[in-house]
Amino acid sequence: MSAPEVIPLQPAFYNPQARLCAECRVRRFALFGALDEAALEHIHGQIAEIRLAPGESLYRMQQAGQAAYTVRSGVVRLERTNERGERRILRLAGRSDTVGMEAMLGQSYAADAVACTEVMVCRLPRHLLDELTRDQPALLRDMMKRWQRALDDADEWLTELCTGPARRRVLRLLLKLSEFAEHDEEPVWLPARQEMSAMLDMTVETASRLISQLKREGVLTAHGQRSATLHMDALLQTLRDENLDAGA
Amino acid sequence: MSAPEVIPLQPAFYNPQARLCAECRVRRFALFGALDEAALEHIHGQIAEIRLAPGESLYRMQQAGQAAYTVRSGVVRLERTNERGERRILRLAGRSDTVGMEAMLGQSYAADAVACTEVMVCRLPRHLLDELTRDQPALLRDMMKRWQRALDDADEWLTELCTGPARRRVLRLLLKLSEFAEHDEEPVWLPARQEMSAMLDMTVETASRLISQLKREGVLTAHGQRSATLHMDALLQTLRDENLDAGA
DNA sequence: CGCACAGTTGAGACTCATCAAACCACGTGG
DNA sequence: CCACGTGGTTTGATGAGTCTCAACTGTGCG
Repeated sequence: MSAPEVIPLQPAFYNPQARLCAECRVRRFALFGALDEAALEHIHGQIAEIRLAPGESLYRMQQAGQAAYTVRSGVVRLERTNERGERRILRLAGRSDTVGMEAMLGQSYAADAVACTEVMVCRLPRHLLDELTRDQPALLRDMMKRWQRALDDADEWLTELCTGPARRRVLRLLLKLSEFAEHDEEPVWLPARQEMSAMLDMTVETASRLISQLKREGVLTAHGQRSATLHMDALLQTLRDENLDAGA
Repeated sequence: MSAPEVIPLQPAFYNPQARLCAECRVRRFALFGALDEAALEHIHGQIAEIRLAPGESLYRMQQAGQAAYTVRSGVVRLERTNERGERRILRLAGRSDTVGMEAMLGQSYAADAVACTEVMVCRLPRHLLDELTRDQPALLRDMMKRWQRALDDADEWLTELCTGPARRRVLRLLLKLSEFAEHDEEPVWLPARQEMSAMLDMTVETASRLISQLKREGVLTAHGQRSATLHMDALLQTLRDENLDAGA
């Protein structure tokens, strides 16, 4: 539950980090795609890699943010606690998503960021943006694309997971979870029922009932508590049926 | 319902436009806050002011966008139509909000933008961003702040209007509508029941019932079909009661 | 005046929340 | 190793909230 805002960088990491940044570029993970070798050399020293266990928080709402974070692996949830103490999960961030960009603008964080699974992130310090503004204006376009991506994700979250009956919302959540799988046909992270309820605005009981029902229907198979295999053909077919039902 | 993507600028508007941009700056409407007089002179010629009647659309989803738009007055809704033909309103934009920024990045629009009331917008052409990148990198920070604002709005919309029972969602919508009023204590724009249902994910009947009920309770008074006076003290008190009920 | 369409209201069906109890997974200590 | 406690999950019974279908009313416009 600690917030490792500043992590002492192991000397041994300096070299691997340069390699990681280069890999990011190769894989079009985007932010530094336009950087040349020299600029990359200059920047990679400022970027730290951080590991979080499930439940650990990356930052908290209203903290004066010092960095944004790009997710390298795992799933991070962005959530808010309203005046009545209820949590609401705003959206999830997976590999190559960036969270906490508001820190780059000198603003405090707009939500809590908490690891759902084991997570690796790269820390992008606030002053990086200032340097980029000065030296590499072209990079700012990549930054802006990240903001736009976050906005697209938010809009999609709202239209997919905040609309329609509970069963359809659960099905769409499963579909979204499949996007976070490392490889196709691999087990996906299965959120706790309480997390589901905070994502889909329903009670834990309803989430539990629907997941159990979908297990019986053969849409998913659980392996342990926090992992499941999705049977994508069944899932997609069920989702289609669901959409037709309401249309008829 | 037309999309006035390119509007022939009346010669008589060139001078007033310069004045308008200057006013924007004075009122901290932000985007060009950092511009000096000369840069302002250079830019204002590229900015056109557009007027829309209620129901007219500013742009449509998937169009190859050529411009972003800053709302000068009135209310614009961002909405999507899903695969089943149902509309979902993502959020509202009012004075000083900017919509369609994805066009600045060469992307197509991510949603439809439709005027809810009579609307005045300023058109910011796509090439403006390129010029700013080249000549005034400091301005890009203002652009990024606009993206962040849109993201904050999206997050707030989700937590306020997509959570809890129907009555609370309607109350919070009324509260949000009060933010779009030109002056305090002025009549606000009252959405059609169908618009409310698309904003709050409920049926028109439920929206109608709740609005009628709130009229009887003295929370609002309608003037004609599309306008109402909100009695803020009653509204805020009702909202407080609502929050306590569920907590007890 | 009368048509078309938005808004309102009612009755019944269905979904989902609430409350309660049982079940299960996991870690702790005997 | 098992007993046990804790907290998450599942399931059931019941009621509140919301949707559906339908009728009626109000508003604006030709």
